[in-house]
Amino acid sequence: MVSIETIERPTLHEELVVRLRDLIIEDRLKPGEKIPEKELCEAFGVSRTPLREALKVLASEGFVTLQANRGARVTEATREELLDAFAILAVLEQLAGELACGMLDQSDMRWIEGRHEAMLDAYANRKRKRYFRANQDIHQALIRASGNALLEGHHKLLAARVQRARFLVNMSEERWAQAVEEHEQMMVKLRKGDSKGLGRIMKQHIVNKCAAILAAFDATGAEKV
Amino acid sequence: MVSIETIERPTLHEELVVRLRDLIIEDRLKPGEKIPEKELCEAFGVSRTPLREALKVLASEGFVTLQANRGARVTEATREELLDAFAILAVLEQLAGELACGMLDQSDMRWIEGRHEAMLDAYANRKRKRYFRANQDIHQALIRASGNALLEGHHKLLAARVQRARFLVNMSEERWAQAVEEHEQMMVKLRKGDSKGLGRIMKQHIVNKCAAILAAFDATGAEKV
DNA sequence: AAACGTAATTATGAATTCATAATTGCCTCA
DNA sequence: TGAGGCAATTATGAATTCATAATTACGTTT
Repeated sequence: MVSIETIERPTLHEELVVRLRDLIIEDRLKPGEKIPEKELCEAFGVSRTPLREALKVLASEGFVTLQANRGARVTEATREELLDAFAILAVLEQLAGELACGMLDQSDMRWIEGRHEAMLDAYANRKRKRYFRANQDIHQALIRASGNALLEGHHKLLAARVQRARFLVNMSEERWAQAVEEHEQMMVKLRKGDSKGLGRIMKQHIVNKCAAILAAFDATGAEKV
Repeated sequence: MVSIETIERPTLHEELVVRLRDLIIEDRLKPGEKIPEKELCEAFGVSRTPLREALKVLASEGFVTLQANRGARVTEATREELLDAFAILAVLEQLAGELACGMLDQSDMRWIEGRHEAMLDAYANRKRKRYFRANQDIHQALIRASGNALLEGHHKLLAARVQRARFLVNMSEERWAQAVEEHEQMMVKLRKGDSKGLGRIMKQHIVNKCAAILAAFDATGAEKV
């Protein structure tokens, strides 16, 4: 018997969950903004039932906030919550790094090296978008390589919550250089198979990223994110 | 203006989420078991709409698994997933320990000391239930004291997922003694304000707990949890 | 008798309807 | 003129209905 993956047939509410989540992450639905069921139903061309199911899920994920009889709003992330999320992300990435180190085969390593090269190239040519994409690929690959599906899930949720903030601020030149250097260090540890070392750097990488983002926000003086 | 907490008026679906989750955690709904909407609706005396909303939320939390047009089943936790959950819990508790250490005031400390005493007393008198309760109080207090609401949320979810397994196996005499000793160590670090030390022990505490539970399961030879 | 195909039944996804809480707007009265 | 209260409107929570996918039961055929 060959191994076959189950046939995927997303239901409306599943589709709506990802569509709405993306709208929030991409900041097209703003924090604090009311989410009018009626309008969204018309926009998506669905009835209220699947939309409401999706909102319940998003609420449990923390992206929207429900008030009984008063509808849903996009959750307003405070500076505090952003900090909290990063603190957790730091230890999750550390754990992922430690676990991933031993799990990568040659082909995985080649792929990551390739993405790392692409990242360096994007940095050299000041291609922020391409840099961002390659960067994300690498982190995602390492998280996945941990072999811990729950870790992947929780990381994904938290990463999505801080994603909006990262959208809103542009990396400073200094931070960009620092981030690239950290990635170089990661590759060194990865090649050596130094799991603890990789974990340490990945954690520090997140801590620094957090600091950079918060500094950028402090510069704007905004309380909400 | 006095600080007032918002008026809580849980909706049906919220109530159903906790009720159903409890049924699963307490192993009254068995892993793999079909969840017939109709029956549950009658049992709870509600219509299908709020029940289905609750199922969507539970699915996003991982407690049930949905298949389009084929309904919901209680998620079957594999040994693998249990291990994964514990790995994450370990680093979350470590983080919580590190953060909590500096956050506790005298009144908090007195309360924890009290619960610790109660735990020791329950141990001395072989009162498993009371021991379990006091134990849980302490961990919960430390998690909450971390001041990281997201950490509390993610921890709660993961803890709930392994709770069922902990229900099913009884601590061995050796493990019980070891756990008590670990808690003593925790208190020592806590009193000293040694945040790193507390984190280390809390992490190890979870790692050991995981090992004990897995050993117990291996003894039964069960693959599913 | 077993396997396949088809009809009947059941259960689920989604739309619609209904009841009620919340909000808005208007009116009264100080 | 403004504050308070009441009615009208709107929006939401929940029940019901409808359409269809999945399952079951049965009959046919080899």
